[in-house]
Amino acid sequence: MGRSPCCEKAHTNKGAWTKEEDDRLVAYIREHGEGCWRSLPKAAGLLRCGKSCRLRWINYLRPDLKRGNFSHDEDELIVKLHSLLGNKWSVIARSLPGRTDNEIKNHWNTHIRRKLLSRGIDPATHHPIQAPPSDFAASFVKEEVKHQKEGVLRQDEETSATAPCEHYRCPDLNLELCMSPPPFHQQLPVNNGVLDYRAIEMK
DNA sequence: AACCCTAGCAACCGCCTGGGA
DNA sequence: TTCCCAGGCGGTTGCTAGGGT
Repeated sequence: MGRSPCCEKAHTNKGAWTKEEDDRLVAYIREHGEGCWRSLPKAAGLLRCGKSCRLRWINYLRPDLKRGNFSHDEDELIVKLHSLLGNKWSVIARSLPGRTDNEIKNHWNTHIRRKLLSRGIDPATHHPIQAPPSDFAASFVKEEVKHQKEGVLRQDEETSATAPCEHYRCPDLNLELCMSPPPFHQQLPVNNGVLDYRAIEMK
């Protein structure tokens, strides 16, 4: 027997919120404040799960939210904090006023993660990728070809595209399997075996 | 013009944690 | 000490818009 659901699912709406639902939720919270999410839907006349209300408010309706693109500084800060904290999105979000954990998580997964991969950095460990599996290598090459097609390679990437990171070597495990380092787009600044993000330009 | 693919984002799900009884 | 409940969190899914073929 599993955990009982947080609310009576049979009588709750799911999916995208309507304007009317948003208005109801905002009006209720303005009048009564946040808290007691479980009882809020009923009190506000919403056919929604309390969790759903909380999420909608926190991620979308809160008046102090900063919508729009992430700035260069925000990107940098996210990468730095992620290297220290890992996937602690809520903790990272506290350092970015107006941004939510969900927003940061999405931004990481769709933008930053890919950006790091294209630079030959493992987004999970923040270390240079030493021996990418073949499928990764294939996707990397694909990405590279795409960039070249689009002609979007930045000058700094172009000038350093062929320069591998000299601080890292393939582990001495099996020469048969050992692959050459990935074609880093830029010289990776490393300090005590950890990437120095202050020296990496995020765009 | 129609179809397919991909990226981006909102929302959901299930687990974890802390506090109160 | 144990159990229950509500809130919080991270991972994942599903929808939609836009671009490419």
